[in-house]
Amino acid sequence: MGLAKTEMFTDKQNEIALFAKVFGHPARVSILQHLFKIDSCVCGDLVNEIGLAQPTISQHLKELKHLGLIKGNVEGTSVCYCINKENWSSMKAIMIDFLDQDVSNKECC
Amino acid sequence: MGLAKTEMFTDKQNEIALFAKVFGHPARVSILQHLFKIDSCVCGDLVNEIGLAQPTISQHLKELKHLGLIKGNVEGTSVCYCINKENWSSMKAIMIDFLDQDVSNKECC
DNA sequence: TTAGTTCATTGCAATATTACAATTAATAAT
DNA sequence: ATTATTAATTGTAATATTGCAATGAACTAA
Repeated sequence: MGLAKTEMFTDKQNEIALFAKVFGHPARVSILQHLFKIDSCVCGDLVNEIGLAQPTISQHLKELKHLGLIKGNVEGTSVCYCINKENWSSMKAIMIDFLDQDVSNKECC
Repeated sequence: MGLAKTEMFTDKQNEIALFAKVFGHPARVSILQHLFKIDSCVCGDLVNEIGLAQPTISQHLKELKHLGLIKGNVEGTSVCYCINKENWSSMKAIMIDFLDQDVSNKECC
């Protein structure tokens, strides 16, 4: 089917899955790391930086933007991308809350 | 193509993406949360708990096990699942390292 | 042995994702 | 106006993912 049955899960579970899914491709991981690394914004050199074709990068950027993790502003002919820090922080809180569950219980197996 | 070009990314980037991908489905998020919630191990009641068909749950468990995040031991006719705490901790460190990047730089847009 | 229980595997259909060539849209430079 | 530059969009092919019915494998109980 290829279609996740989201209606049987909580909003929180679906939200975690949505964030995780966007990190589930190394190109998007790489894009985000690059946006964090550079001090200023990146203006379209992500294509050279990463090595995928321009439409492919554009598509990945679109997904990141759709989830609110990055912003993109037109700057002449190029577009300036950067991390949306506010949204990144709230995403981080949600993901860390999920990852940081108590591991102190006994293992059974 | 549906095939990620992993060879152009670092091992770390691919590793982050692999972990993230497994969290990219609410059923797997739900399974993991359930395994954390109960004190003892779960012995196969995940199908009732979650509401997907048995083969579907089995498939999700297989993916979690393949990545090393859970263990599954046969116990008579049933199978006992629990979090692999050692692996969970190292995965957590990798993911938090990715999520916790410095957000103090100026936004550009 | 036979029947029941539990879970993995197989096979398949439906949908999603990834990648890119070709094109378009928008602006900038001459 | 024409040309160049940059990035989004469209269309398409290849592969991946999700879900489940049917089946199989392994153990238990009678």
